[in-house]
This record gives sequence, structure tokens and C-alpha cells, in this order.
Amino acid sequence: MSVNRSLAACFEQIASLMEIKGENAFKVSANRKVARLLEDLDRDISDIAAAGKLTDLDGIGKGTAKRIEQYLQQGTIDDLEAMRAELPQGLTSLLDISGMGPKTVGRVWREAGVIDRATLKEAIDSGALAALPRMGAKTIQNIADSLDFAQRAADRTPLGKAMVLAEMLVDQLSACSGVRKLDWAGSLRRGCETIGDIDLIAVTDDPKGLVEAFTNREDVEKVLAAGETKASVRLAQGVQVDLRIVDAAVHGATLMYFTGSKEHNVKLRERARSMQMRLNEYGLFPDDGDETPPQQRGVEPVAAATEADIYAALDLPMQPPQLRESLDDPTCDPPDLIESSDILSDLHAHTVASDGHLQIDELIDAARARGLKAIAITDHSVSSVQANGLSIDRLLDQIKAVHEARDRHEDMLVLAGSEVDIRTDGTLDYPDDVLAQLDIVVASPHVALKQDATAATERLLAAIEHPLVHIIGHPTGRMIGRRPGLEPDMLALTKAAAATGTALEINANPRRLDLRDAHVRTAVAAGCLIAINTDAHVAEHLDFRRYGVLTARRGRLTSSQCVNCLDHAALQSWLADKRSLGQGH
DNA sequence: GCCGTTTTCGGCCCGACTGTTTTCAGTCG
Repeated sequence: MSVNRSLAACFEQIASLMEIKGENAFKVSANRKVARLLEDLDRDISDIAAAGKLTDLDGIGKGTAKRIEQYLQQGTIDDLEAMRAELPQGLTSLLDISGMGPKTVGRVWREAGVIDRATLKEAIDSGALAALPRMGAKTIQNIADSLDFAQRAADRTPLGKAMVLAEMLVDQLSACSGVRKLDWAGSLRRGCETIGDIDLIAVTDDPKGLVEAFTNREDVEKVLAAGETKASVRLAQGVQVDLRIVDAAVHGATLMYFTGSKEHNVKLRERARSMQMRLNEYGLFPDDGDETPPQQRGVEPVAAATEADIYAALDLPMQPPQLRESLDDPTCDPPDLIESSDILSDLHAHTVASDGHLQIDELIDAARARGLKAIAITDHSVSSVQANGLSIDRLLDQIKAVHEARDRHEDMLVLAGSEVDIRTDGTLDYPDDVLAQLDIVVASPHVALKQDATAATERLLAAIEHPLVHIIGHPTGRMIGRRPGLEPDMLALTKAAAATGTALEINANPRRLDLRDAHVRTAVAAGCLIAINTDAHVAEHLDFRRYGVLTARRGRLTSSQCVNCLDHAALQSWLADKRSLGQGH
């Protein structure tokens, strides 16, 4: 699968270099669209190329197909190599600096000899930049600040951090006088695993007061914009936050517009145009051919107050925010997606026996307090030495202790389990006669996370097909932004999981989210069962559930395919049936 | 560069804010 990723990077670079060269903007966006498509694709592009089906993909024409084939055969693309020879490599890194667009990057390169971030800094310090036309003191200060910020801040903010920050902002700003509505939009609302910036949409009787409260916050490091309807700040926490203020009558249009994705918006606008209408952040308007934006001429929108109104007026089904990505078709009826309230159990959690911080009873109480009806105690196995994994003797003691706790908490279904290491060769960390004594077995990879794709596939297949395994925990072992994890053949894994009834986990820890959204989509399509577990080590980790649910929704999961939505009887019969079926395997 | 109930050419989504402008280009989302 990584060929998809490296090829996506090529097309992203083609787009950026063309942009700096000043080539046709539509060609640029066509290439960028290809990059996005490759990133989201759930199949190996080389398989599609081998089948001669490249141009079947929306956005790939003859030219792109040729480039892809050349890359697959030679590992390079002539057009890209030519541009790399013509333009310095470091220029594209300047596009990530806020305020530096392709025009500016092209100018500072041609006219001031800037070729990367280091030479940009030099040009600022030496005054070479100030010598250029249209480079006033403010512009240069903004570039200097943004360069500094870009060097310090992480590329994107993890979902877990952004969500907590957004909740705090909404909480505090909602307390301002006159505020009637305040929501977050953007990639955060869509539940993406990382967030570029936080978008807030407000309805208020006192716009000025809200903008002031927003830009005067103590944690604001820099105010990027502060208009009557829009303000933008950079927080000390390393995140940019945009605030839009709108009339209640157009709230839906603005919320929809800033929720995106960009590709989804484009599709809706194209649809609007095909129906002789115009869609913008103020509503859906009849297209009367007048260039001036309709809302400025007092034209009444066809729909604007709610997202549902707009979808309805476009004759489309209402799409949940998590299904508004480039691969999602807005004309398709969305499935009845899983919700947090559907989840009745957490089947992967740790106690002090291994590396958790809670006693068994504390974990059970914490789960009950969050509305759960069942909890599995799954401490680490013997190989996970760094996590204080349990020896067979300690595990047998633990099973006994959990079963005693079960009798003390009759309202809860308490399961004695283990998170068993899947060793490098695919064997498990306890012998079968020990595993058979557990109520539930979660098998997870923890080491050798860089092994090649074939070995990883065989390793995970062995665990999926093991008759005593119920769930594969964090199947790839990736850590967002830190390590990519295993890259197994997900199609093969999900097929095997569907055939054996083994569930694949969405680990809800926001640093993991593993399976990721695209994998969930593949798994759901293959018909395999999914578990959404938090892998809790402290009580608060149980609240990670919501990140798992968002990821599940992005993968089109319904509650009927999720084992955590089973009630006591159904869960117990799945656990038992899985094994009795497995016996004959 | 892609695409087609305006299909082999001529389109391709829309508006706010900033800074350096004397009417608008560039950037962003």
C-alpha cells in the first residue's frame, strides 16, 4: 500500500511545483486531486494499473495514467524530474508557511534568491526581502512570525488534543453575552484523525463583543485577522482557530460550508449549478446570472437555515459530517451509522496487574459510571516485559480475581481476558490450554512493527485464524505522527476475519485510531465484525470511545456489525460460538 | 489536466480579510 502513498507525494509535489511556476490553476488542482485520491484509495494502485483500469478512477485521465505507469515501471516520473531540476527542492516547504502562497514563493525565489526556509530567514534578516516591491513591513513581519510558528508547531494537531481544546473554547466563549449558538466545524467535526485548524461557527447578538473576547484570550499568541464576521488567531497551544459569525437564518449554510470537505463542497456546488442554483456559505440561491453575490442583493435563499434544508433542496440525502470526504458520494443514501450511545461494552482495558493504574473494581466502577454494561479485563501477556506482562501463574491468579469481582458486580458483565502478544511469527504468547481458560482473547502486535508487508500479513492472518482469538487489537500498531506500523494486505485480513468471525479492533486511543478510517471501510465492506475498544490504562481513557466511534462512522460502520453493541446474552454467545465454530477449523 | 443532459472544446466553486494598492492581488478556507 505504501506505493500509493509515495505516488501521492509525487503528485502533491508536481502540483506544488507547477503552482510555483505559475502554471494553469486547474492543472494544479487536477494533480492535487490525484494526490488526494491516491491517499484515500483502499486498493493498491499497481493492481489497478495492472488491470488497465486507471482511467476508470474519477480524476485520472490519460496523462495521469501515463505518469502512474511510468512511476510503477521506473520509480520516477519524467515531468516531475524535469521540474525538480528546474526548481530548488526546498521551495515547496515554503508553501506550508501561512501567508506564503505560490505567487509569493515564486517571487522571493526569482527576485531574492530564496530557495528554502533557511534562505528565507536570511533574506528577512538581511533586508533583501524588504527591497522587493509590495513587501511592506507588516507583510514581512507576518512572514517572519509564520516561519517561526511553522518551525515550532507540529504539522497537524491530533484529534484528541483538538477536540479537548475545541470543547474548552466553545464552553468559555458560549458564556459571552449574546451568544446563541457556537459549534465547531471543519475536519474536527468530520472526525479526521488529525486536524489542521479549529473552525468555530457562532450566532450571536453581539458580534463585536465575541470577536473581542476571542482575540483577547490569554492563550492567544497572535491575531491573524479580526473583522466583523471573521476572526482568526494562533493559540499558544500551537493551533490556529478561526471564528465565523453568521445570522441564525444562514447558520446551516455556513456550518456546512466550513465543515467541508472541500471536495464535498465542490460536488454540492456543481450539483447546485446543474439545478440552476448557486451555493455559498450564505445559502442556496437561484442562479439569476448576476455576478454580484446574491446575498448582497437581498435575494432570498432557497435554503440556508439548516444543513438538512440545503441537502433537501439539492434533492440529496442528508450526509453525516463523517461521510463528506472525497471518496464519499453525496448522492448515496448513508447507512445508519453507529453512535456512542449504541456501545455497551469495552473489551480491552488494563489494570495494575500489568501497566494500568486501576484496580479491577475501580475499572469496573469507572466503566459503569460511563454507562457501559460490560467490561473485559485484558492485561498484557508474558512477552510484554516493558508493560509488566503476566506470567502464566500470574494470569491464572488474575482470572480468579476477575471472576471473584464479577460476583461482586452483578449488574455488569465482567470478562476475564488477556491482551496476548502476537509474536513476530504469528504464534501467540500463551499456550492454547491457558487461552482456553479466558472468557475473551484480544491478540495484538507490539513488536517487530517494521516487518515487511508479506510477513505482517501472514502474522496477522495466523492470529485471525486462531480458533481461540476473539479480537485483533490495534492491528497495525501504528502511532499517529510517530510510526507508520505494519502495512498488511488489509483486503486479505478482512476477508479472513469475516470468514472466521474474528473481530478487528478500532483502538480508540487518539494516538492510535487503529484500524484507521480507510481500513474500517474495507472491513465493513468485507462484512467482518468490528470492535471499538479504548485500551484504557486509567479511568479517563474510557472516554476515548468517542474518537473510536468517529473513526468507525468514517468507515461506514453500523451498530449491527460492532461487537460492542451486543447485549449480555448476545455478547456471551458470540464469545462462545466463535470458539465452538473454531474447533472444527 | 480532466470531463461531458451544452461531449472532443471550453469550461472548471465562492467570498472575507489583509496589505499595499489609488482599484486590487494574494492568500486562505
